[in-house]
Amino acid sequence: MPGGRSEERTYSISELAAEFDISPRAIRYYEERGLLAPRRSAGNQRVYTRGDRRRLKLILRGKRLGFSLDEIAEMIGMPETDLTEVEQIRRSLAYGRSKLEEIARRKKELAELEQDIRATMETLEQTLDRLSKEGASHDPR
Amino acid sequence: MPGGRSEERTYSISELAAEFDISPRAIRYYEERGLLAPRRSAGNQRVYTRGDRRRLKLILRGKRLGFSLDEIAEMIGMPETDLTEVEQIRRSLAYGRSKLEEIARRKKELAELEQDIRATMETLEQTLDRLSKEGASHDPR
DNA sequence: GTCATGCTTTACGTTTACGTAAATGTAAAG
DNA sequence: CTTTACATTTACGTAAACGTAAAGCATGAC
Repeated sequence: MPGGRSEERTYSISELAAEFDISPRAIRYYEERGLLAPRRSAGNQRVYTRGDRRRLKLILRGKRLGFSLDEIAEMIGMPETDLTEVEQIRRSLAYGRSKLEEIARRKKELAELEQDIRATMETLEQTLDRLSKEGASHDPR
Repeated sequence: MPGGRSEERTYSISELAAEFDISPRAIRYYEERGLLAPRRSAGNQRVYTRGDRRRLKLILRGKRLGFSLDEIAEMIGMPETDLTEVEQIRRSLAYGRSKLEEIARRKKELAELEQDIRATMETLEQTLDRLSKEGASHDPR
């Protein structure tokens, strides 16, 4: 009977900080930059919903992939952007397409980097073999 | 004619800067950080060999992938590391293996990000469809 | 010579992404 | 009520990766 919304699970700032192994300061900073917009409790404390948590996850993934916070902001959209406006949606779609292209580029670069590393490792192993044969004794492996 | 060596092609700092679309300052900075060690000309100007150019390429690729210069330094090795020392080689191999693992992780994250973006785009497209069909008269929500 | 380029070093400035300290507020526990 | 454990805002500090300005060589063109 009371007001009727399903009780969504929420999180405190330190909870999220601990879970993702970052500082509360970092989380506040993401809010300062417009990437998060948690609600507030009666005592003015930040209350994070599961949606906020998902956004944070996306932010951190973007960071690990080397995107700047500005880029991430564009990627996941500012929380206050009015999603009912058609032009906004078109813009977002265009942006999504360009991001997919960038992802394709990165995939390629990752593959190349992997090849470089493998090649380097191979010559290193050959050098190692040569050294151990030339040397006094023979090591295992 | 001073005989003998095959004339290797060399590059000036501004040549490389233009080719890779970075500033000469950035290239000097990489040298400052120990990532490059070009020879000098009679007039004290930096002379880059094809090998130096390859290193620079690796540095920039690492940057695009979000690695810090310190990480890149470890990945490609400082230019003065003595490559004939067996222990060094073992260490490098171990590092290479760990980097391959990290690359695998990144591949996975890229794939997840791609999925997220595709999913988001799909819902956006659906919203767009719905809006254009409904016109402006029906119940939003 | 001297002028314009292009290089050099030195050194301070700037942006990003937080860290950290200070002063204060609040919620639960004893 | 006091303590304890978090939370808040404000504000200055910092490391990384350069940008940028200043001042001085080197070299080929005129």
